[in-house]
Amino acid sequence: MSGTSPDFPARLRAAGLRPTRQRVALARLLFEGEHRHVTAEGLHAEVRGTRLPVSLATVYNALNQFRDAGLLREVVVAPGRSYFDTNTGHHHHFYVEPDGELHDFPSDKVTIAGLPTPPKGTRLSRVDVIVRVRR
Amino acid sequence: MSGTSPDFPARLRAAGLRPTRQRVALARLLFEGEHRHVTAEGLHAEVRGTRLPVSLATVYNALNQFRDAGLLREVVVAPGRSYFDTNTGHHHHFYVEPDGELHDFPSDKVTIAGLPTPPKGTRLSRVDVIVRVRR
DNA sequence: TGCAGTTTTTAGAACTGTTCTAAACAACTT
DNA sequence: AAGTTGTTTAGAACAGTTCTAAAAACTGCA
Repeated sequence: MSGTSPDFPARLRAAGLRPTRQRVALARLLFEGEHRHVTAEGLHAEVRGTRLPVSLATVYNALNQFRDAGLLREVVVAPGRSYFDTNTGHHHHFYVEPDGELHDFPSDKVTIAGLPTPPKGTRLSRVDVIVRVRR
Repeated sequence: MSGTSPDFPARLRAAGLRPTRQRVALARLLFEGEHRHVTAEGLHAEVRGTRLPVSLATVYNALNQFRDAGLLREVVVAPGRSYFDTNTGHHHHFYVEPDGELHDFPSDKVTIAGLPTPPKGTRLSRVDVIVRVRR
């Protein structure tokens, strides 16, 4: 029911990426269950629990490639911390300020009206809404 | 017409900060003219054009203190880059993606409807809207 | 299957942006 | 002016990310 086939090698190939052991292992962690928000460090720590060792550099490479391929979306919420979101559909974020937790919320019900037109010579790429909350 | 008196020592004192030479020099650069978006590096480069030398550490300290005192607002648009905005009123941002330019736009006309309620045990702190555009 | 050609992985160095440290210095108080 | 406290400074330290060059692994083709 999670929407896409679990054939990770095929999905990677479809995205133009060679299905290497490391990339498949990371894809499995990222895309097998529910949507997730991960940092490079976090994902690296997680993949350590796997038989296959994956270096931190490879985690960074894979996250950037997955993002470029449209498999992930990068969310910048705080200086010096990049989150990668497995949910690439239209949605926005709650950010819980002290501890850095990030939660999705669907953009279905949210409407933003009255946005001015982009500056001359530019076209819209994306609108990010981050709702910051405190405990 | 810029809204506030140019007596920077007094403004700093009012914010609970000692009006040191360095802080006054930085405040002058930040608050004397139009609203601005600066990075620490950028402001440091700028203050070098002044008689008074100010170290990079002091620029960082001052920006953080000004932010904590409510004189500046920090805007996170891209990983590894913090902008400080002299406009602390309600407004949102255009971010021009390739080159990192940041522009304000007023929130007067913008309405965001249908935001879900914050997660249990949290209360709203701020809503950031970043409109990303490309050339 | 084996081989060649290309891409990927890796450990570690390098780099960027930011914060820390401890000593010198400047601002306020009296 | 002396004392107290807060601030500045250069440089080291740190965190997160990217780079480098060599080893390993994927792919296509014989």
